[in-house]
This record gives sequence, structure tokens and C-alpha cells, in this order.
Amino acid sequence: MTTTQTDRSDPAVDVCCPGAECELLPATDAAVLADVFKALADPTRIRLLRYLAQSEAGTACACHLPDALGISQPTLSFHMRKLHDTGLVTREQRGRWVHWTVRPESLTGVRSFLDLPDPGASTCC
Amino acid sequence: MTTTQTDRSDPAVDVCCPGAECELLPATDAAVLADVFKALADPTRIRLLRYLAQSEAGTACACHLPDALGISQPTLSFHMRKLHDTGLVTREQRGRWVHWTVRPESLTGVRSFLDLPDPGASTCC
DNA sequence: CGGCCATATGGACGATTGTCAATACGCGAA
DNA sequence: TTCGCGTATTGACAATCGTCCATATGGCCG
Repeated sequence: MTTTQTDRSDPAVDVCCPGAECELLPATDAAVLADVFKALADPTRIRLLRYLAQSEAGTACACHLPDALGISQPTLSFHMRKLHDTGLVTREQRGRWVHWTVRPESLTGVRSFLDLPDPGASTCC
Repeated sequence: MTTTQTDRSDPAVDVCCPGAECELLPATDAAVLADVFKALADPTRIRLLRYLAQSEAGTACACHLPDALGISQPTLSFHMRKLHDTGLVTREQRGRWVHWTVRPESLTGVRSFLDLPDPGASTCC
């Protein structure tokens, strides 16, 4: 079922991929990683995250950001919601304003994924 | 132009964000990073990259992947094209088959972005 | 209490994405 | 050269995304 011609007795079938039985990352793991990458896949959100990260204690209020980024206030709210839903930032209501804080630990998954094995390591097969 | 009320003489204006003049990541830099993250923002492409990375020399042919991933051959081609356009993999025609290779150096940008400054470092202001 | 200000939500709309079926292309083998 | 196989492209379509305007919500301050 996995391959359509391995049941043939022809020995030259697998010439293209010697031992190509590598394990695939489970679909659920891939989906989790993809969700975080989706949250990062927008220039505005990249700038927002960077802005928060380099602020004092990784925390800042967003009051000046619509002007600074050239976007409307609802658009900013949309992006912050996305970052929050994905767990990249936390929300804290301080008086009248909302302060956002980066959660660095939320990036450990994608960070370790990007540390792909060195070419030649061949952890598979 | 950057802020709309800093030219007022009211000293209590900035009460919410003391010294909120952090520099924003330039829009072009953010766009470059976002493009790479967009290429990573799909479970299928995550699995493809991982598959290539853990293969011998980071290289593999894609002949068995449609079946293994449960997608059609055009869909696989679509994803490989996306990875290639973003520079994450290279393409090499070996005889009748195409072999793909991960380019680990294409991830250095996003990897260093994810190494956000520790909370409290406050590289801004 | 009443009004203001920061933020969130709803509705709408154009742009992009992921997928497949059908088809075209390219290279090796017979 | 012609056939077969692996791969790429086209066209179509549903789904999601990013953006805005208009409006709602909710907490301070006067």
C-alpha cells in the first residue's frame, strides 16, 4: 500500500532512493509547529514581537504602535489576538491600557525544529 | 510624523509607556523573515523539510512522498516549489528523478530572530 | 453619573493559499 | 525514435487571511 511496485521481484526498482524508509514527523506534531510558524508568517507580527522582546522585561503597551506601524487600531488588535491565541504573548490589563509580554518559552518548539540535523548525520534509515 | 502628540507640552502624556521610543525592525527585514516563516507555515512542508534533513546528506528524492503524506503528486510539487522559491532547498535532476537538498544556511536568519533578547535585557530606549 | 479613551468585535471585501483533476514537459529505456 | 515514467504546470474552487470602517465594551477621571 505504501509503495506500488515493491512487490515486484525486480531488484533494480529502488535505484533512486537506497533505503528510503525514513520516518515522517507525525502529522499532529507538524500541525503544532505550523501553527506557531503561521503566527510568525506576517511582517507586522514580526515587528510586534521584536518590539516587545526588546522592550523592558519583554513587556510594552501597544498604544503607540498603530501610528508607528502605519496600521489601524483594529488591525493591531487583530494581530495581537493572533499572537495571543498562539501563546506567543500574554495579556495584562494595567489600568486603562493593555500591556503585552513575550513568552520566550513558546518558541522553544520551533527553535529546536530549526536546529535540523547537520547534513550527513542521517538519523534515519 | 511618527507620533501625533509628542509636540504637546503636557508632561503627563507618556504615563503609559515611559520612554517608548524603541526602534522598530525595518519593514524590509520583517518582510524577508516573514517570507521564510510563510514557507514554514504548513504542516506538509514541515514534514518535507524534516524528512529531507534527516536523510543522508540532507538529500532525498521525492518519489515516495505523495503516498507517504497522503497528498497528490501535483500538491507535492506545489510545496517543493514553494520551499525552493524561498531558498530552503535546492533542486538537482539526477537521471530521471529529482533530488532535493536542505540548505541549512537559509535558516540562519529566522533562527537568530527567534533568539529574542532575554526579558529584561532591554536593548531599546 | 456621564463622558472620554483604549481596546475589542462584527461585517465586508480583495488577495492569497492549499488542494485536486487534467494536461504538458523531459529524460531514460526499449 | 517512440514509449513510459517522474515531475511540473494550468485551471478551478473552497477556505483562510489581512485590512478597514463602524460599532461595542469596559475602565478612569472629572
